[in-house]
Amino acid sequence: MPKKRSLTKKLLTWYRANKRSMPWRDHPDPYAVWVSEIMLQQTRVETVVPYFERWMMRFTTIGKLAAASQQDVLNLWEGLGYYSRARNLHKAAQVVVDEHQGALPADLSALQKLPGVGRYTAGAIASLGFGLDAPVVDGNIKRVLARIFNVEEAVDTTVGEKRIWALAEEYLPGGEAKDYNQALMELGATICTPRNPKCETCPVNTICEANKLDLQGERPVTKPKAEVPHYTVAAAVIQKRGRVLLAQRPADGLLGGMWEYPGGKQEDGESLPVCLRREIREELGVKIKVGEELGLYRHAYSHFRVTLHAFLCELKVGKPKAIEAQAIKWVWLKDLGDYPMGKLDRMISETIVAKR
DNA sequence: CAAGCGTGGCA
DNA sequence: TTGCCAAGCTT
Repeated sequence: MPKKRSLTKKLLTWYRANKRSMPWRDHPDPYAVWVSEIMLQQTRVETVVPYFERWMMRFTTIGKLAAASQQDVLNLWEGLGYYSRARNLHKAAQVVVDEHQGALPADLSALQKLPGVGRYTAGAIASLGFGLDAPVVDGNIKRVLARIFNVEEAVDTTVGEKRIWALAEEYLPGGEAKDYNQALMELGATICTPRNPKCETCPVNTICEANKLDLQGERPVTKPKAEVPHYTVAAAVIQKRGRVLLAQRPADGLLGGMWEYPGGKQEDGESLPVCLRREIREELGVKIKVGEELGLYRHAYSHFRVTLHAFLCELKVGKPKAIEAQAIKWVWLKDLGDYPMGKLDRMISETIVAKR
C-alpha cells in the first residue's frame, strides 16, 4: 500500500502547480460551490461554465433563488439536462431561507438533508466551501483510487463504493481537504482519464499499483450495463393563427416541468398518425387532423434512444384541456424561447421557425 | 438497490 | 453510427 504522506504530498504539489482556472474555483464561497457542484453532476466543466456565469448573475444570492419562480429557474437550466437538479436546487434554497436563515449550514449531515445534496455534494460544499476536513468520492476519484490502490471490486457496487470511500477518508490529509479533494478530481479529469491515461506525466506514477502492474485499462472494474431500448415517437405541432400549442410535462420524471409538443410513444403495429391521434386524445382530450410530416429527429437519452416524427396538425373537434399534461398554452412563435423545453422539442421549434 | 434521469464529446 | 462516459441523487 502506498504511504499516505508521500501520496498526498505529491498530489498537493502537483495540483497547486497545475490546477485549471474555473469561475467557482477562483472566488469560492459556499453558495457558488453548491451551485457549481450541482451543475457539475454528470456534466463536463466546459459545458457548465456559461450556465454557472448566467446563474450567478441572475440569482446573486440564495434568497433571490428561493424567491424566483420555477419557470425562471428551469429556463436558466434549459439544455443542461437532469432537470430534477434545478428543481431540487430551487427547493433547497427555500429550505435554506426557512430553516438556516438564508445561509448554507457548515455541517455535513445538515447539508446532506437538502434536496439534491447527497454524500458527494455535502462533502464538496463542506471541504471546498467551508474548508472542513470532509472526503468526497465522484467518478474521477473512483477511477483514480481504483488505479492507485488496484481496487478489484466493481466501483459501482455497494461493496466497491464502501472501499473507495474508506480510502478517500483514510488518505485525507488533515487541514488540506480543500486542495486534496480537488487534486484527485483534477488528476482524474486531465491525467488519469478513462481512456488513454497519461501515466508518463502523472505525479504519482511511481506509487500507482495499476501502473506498476500495467492494469490501467482494467481499472476501475464496473459491472455490465443494460442495453438501451429504441422507441419511435410522434409529436403534433398544432397551429392556430400563428401560434402553436405547448403542453407542460408532469412535474416529476423525464423532462419534468418542461414544455413540449404533445405526443408520445408508438405502440407495436400502430401507424404514426394513429399513434398521434391516440396520444393527443389521451393527453389533451381532443381530436386532430394529422397533416404533413415536419421532420424526423433522432436523439439519445441516457437509457434509451428515440426517433421522433413531428407532424403539422389541425384541431378537428373540441377545445384542448390538460389531462395528462399539467397545463397547456397557445404560444406565439417568437415567444417559444420563454418556455423551457428539452432538446428534441427545441429542435422542432427551430424547424418551425426556419420553415416560415 | 436497480433503475430512472439529459446532453455533448470522443473514438 | 454506436457505445461510453462525465464533479450523482432519488426512489
